[in-house]
Amino acid sequence: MSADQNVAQRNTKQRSAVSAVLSEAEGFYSAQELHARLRERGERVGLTTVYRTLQGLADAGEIDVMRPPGGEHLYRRCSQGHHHHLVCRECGRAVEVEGPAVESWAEKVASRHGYVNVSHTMEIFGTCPDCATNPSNHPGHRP
Amino acid sequence: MSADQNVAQRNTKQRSAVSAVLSEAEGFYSAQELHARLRERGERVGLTTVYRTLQGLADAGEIDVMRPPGGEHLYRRCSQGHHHHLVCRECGRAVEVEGPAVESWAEKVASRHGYVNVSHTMEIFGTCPDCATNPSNHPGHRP
DNA sequence: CTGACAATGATAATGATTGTCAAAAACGCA
DNA sequence: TGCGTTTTTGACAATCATTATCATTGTCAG
Ligand SMILES: [Zn+2]
Ligand SMILES: [Zn+2]
Ligand SMILES: [Zn+2]
Ligand SMILES: [Zn+2]
Repeated sequence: MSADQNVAQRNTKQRSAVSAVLSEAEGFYSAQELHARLRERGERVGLTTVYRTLQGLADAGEIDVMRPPGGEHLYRRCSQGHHHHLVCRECGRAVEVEGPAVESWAEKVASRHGYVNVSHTMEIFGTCPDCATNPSNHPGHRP
Repeated sequence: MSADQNVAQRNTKQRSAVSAVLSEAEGFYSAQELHARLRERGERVGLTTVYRTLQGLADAGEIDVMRPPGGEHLYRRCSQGHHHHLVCRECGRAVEVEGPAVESWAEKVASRHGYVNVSHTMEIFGTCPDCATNPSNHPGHRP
């Protein structure tokens, strides 16, 4: 039995602020972007705390983390359960997608080769309709 | 027309050495691991050059790059063409796999949401038969 | 053989993330 | 409401993979 329930979890305005700014975001954002957004809004939260809070939320499975090639980690509040993402590489807007066929395919491929304890990662990238229409003109989003 | 063919490409022993050590590897290895292996072998190649060569090979599509969570980039010589990997998270041994169903599924999902210029990433992780049998005892591989 | 220019590599710089630790904030309890 | 304990915060330093510098060396076409 894991002794996770008896450790105190305290409510702080910093954690609420990070959680709130995450809930409003429609796409994936980096710790630094979220920190900047908090400062603009007048919330006073240290960058270290932003990193810590995001890591905690990620460990708790409340947010998803993505590591785009050559960039910082990006975070987003998602629905629970296993899913993947269709992400706009211009503005970061993301759609959650499910693919039962993919899941079973991965399992089958792995077991065919004798691999056990299988997991997988999958992300789809593209240009969203908005960014395809008016390129590189999305305030508040990643250029 | 791309002006890539008129830039001189010179043959050096360093590049040959990196290319050779990559050809012998059965799994994914980091730049630092490859550099260490070269030194053991007596080849004198600077770490900077290892990085540069790997990047060049990756740009040329001759090797694949993988970015495991929280670790360094891993490189491996693979077959040409689009494929994915079934990787042992103990020893790094990798099997190339193809999944036409996955490819078409990704395309379909993306176009359904109006996304264009679509690409994707996918990796399957697991424990290979060898590592499942005798755990954490693979000389020459990642522990 | 030679000269122009690509390649090398020791070193410094970068930049995101994590570690540190004194000070501040929460909260159970009196 | 006040207190003491324990967690949390955050400015700052440390880490560490990767990249940029740039003087020196190696290639190779002519
Ligand atoms: Zn977009
Ligand atoms: Zn999946
Ligand atoms: Zn293995
Ligand atoms: Zn694919």
